[in-house]
Amino acid sequence: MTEETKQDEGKLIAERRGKLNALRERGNAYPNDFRRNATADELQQTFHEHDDATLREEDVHVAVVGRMMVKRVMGKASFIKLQDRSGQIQARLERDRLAEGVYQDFKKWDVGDIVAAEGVLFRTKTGELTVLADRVRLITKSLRPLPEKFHGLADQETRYRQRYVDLIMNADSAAVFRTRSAIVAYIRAFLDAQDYLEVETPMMQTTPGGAIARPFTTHHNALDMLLYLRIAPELNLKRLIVGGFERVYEINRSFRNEGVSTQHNPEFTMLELYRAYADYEDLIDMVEALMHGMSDAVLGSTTVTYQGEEFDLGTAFPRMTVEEVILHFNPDLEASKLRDRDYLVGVCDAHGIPVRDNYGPGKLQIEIFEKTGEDNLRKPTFVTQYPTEVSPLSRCNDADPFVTDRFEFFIAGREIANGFSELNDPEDQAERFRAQAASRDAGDEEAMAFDHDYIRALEYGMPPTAGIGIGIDRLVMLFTDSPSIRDVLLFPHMRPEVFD
RNA sequence: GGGGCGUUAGCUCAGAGGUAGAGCAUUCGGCUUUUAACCGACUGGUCGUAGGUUCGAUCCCUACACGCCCCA
Repeated sequence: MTEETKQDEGKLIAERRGKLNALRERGNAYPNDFRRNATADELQQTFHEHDDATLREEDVHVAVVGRMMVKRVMGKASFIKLQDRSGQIQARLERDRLAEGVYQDFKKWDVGDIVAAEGVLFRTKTGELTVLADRVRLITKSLRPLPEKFHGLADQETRYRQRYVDLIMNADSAAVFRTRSAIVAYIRAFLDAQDYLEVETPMMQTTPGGAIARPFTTHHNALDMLLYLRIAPELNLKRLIVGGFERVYEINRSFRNEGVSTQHNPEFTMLELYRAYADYEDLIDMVEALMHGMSDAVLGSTTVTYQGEEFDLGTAFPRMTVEEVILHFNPDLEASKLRDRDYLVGVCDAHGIPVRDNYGPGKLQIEIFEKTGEDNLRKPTFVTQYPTEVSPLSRCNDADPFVTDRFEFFIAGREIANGFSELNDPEDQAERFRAQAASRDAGDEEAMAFDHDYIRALEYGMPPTAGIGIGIDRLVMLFTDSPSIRDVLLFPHMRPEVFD
């Protein structure tokens, strides 16, 4: 650190740096030899029923450590609160119980420092479990002051950019990420119990596929080649179905080079799973079971409240086809003309939806569905029978090849999952890829590229399979009542901060 | 990409065309059961950046940066 930046440093940091320098002169300022014998919450749980007399009788010696979040000095005695991963525990420091000079040192310590305390448990006259310390040590000096204790850290930008401060100050925020972890753990247990194999497939690909989206590109220096960050793991996972694993899943990041919003982050987490000898209705059943079990396990209830709306995840969810949704929210439309391109173009014009020449009736249906239906699908709903035109990897419906055996799952107007019976006819798949390539040539940057190896894999024979992708971030938003995807990402994408 | 709102002390926030305030934190003093501890004293700011208007701008105008929300 240069003299200049030292001078530029705020007074508060400079004061603490002075204290750190004094510590350095007295020995190792960053020790790593303290070991606790309990966390705050373990103590709160274990001694929940003990009154002060019982605690003193049992003479419970404890060693705790954590960030000092509260410091109340009252002359020759003080109370502090130490925060660890489990919660907080109070300690009482008395000058005359501590070794000579320690209490004077302690008075120089700051809120935010990492502090260790050893002593016996008692309960204060207001009933708070407290460590009466006979030893106390400064474990790590904090050079930067924490936000104000009462209001905490409120500034959105700082909460996202300096998530570590947010996690220190806002228990609610930390709880969101514990819930996130619980959700992912529940999914793994749920799938492992059904003999699914968890796998990892490449994030850097030479041909991006498996979804309709624009990819990020990168460059491999040694091989001097263009690579894409995957937009979905789908095609690789289905290669593994060809390989015989029969039940596979991956929970990991995909990347889409699109806008950033409360619903979209450039990198996001999906569960994708594939199951041989199953169809999309088996997956609909699985989603119901998963949502039911997950809400029970994570929330302890089958009702979830999201942004003031209450949803019951304990029952079977209604199913509607895409065309039924369109007619439901546009009752003036004529059901018999829903596949008539000219008619649909007129509907799009009426809603201000831009139409391109290469849009067929299926694409037009989806545009109308997204514009008029999606937001209104509040209660958990399965929407089925997506047009073949917009479902290049899905198996056509046997009775009505205009649509596929596909569904999406909506809650609160948001797509949570997308699943279908997989297209395993290599010749049909090649034809669909050619159609995608054509619209790509026509200027649609989101259209899929022709993946020759994927066709080759299908030519070896992929068993009839159903697959699904579930957006983990959106699921976590739902279960934690978070309005923005940034609230459920530890480090959401931000424009770079300017350091001057 | 378009629109709206925001950016003031470490944090949470007031404020007004005449060079800036509170609470908490910091610093100093007091206090051996506190709970946003309390009591007393003090300290702390190129008011996001750059231009413009004005006798004078942190306030009005313009552009830019960053953030939040809505729309595409």
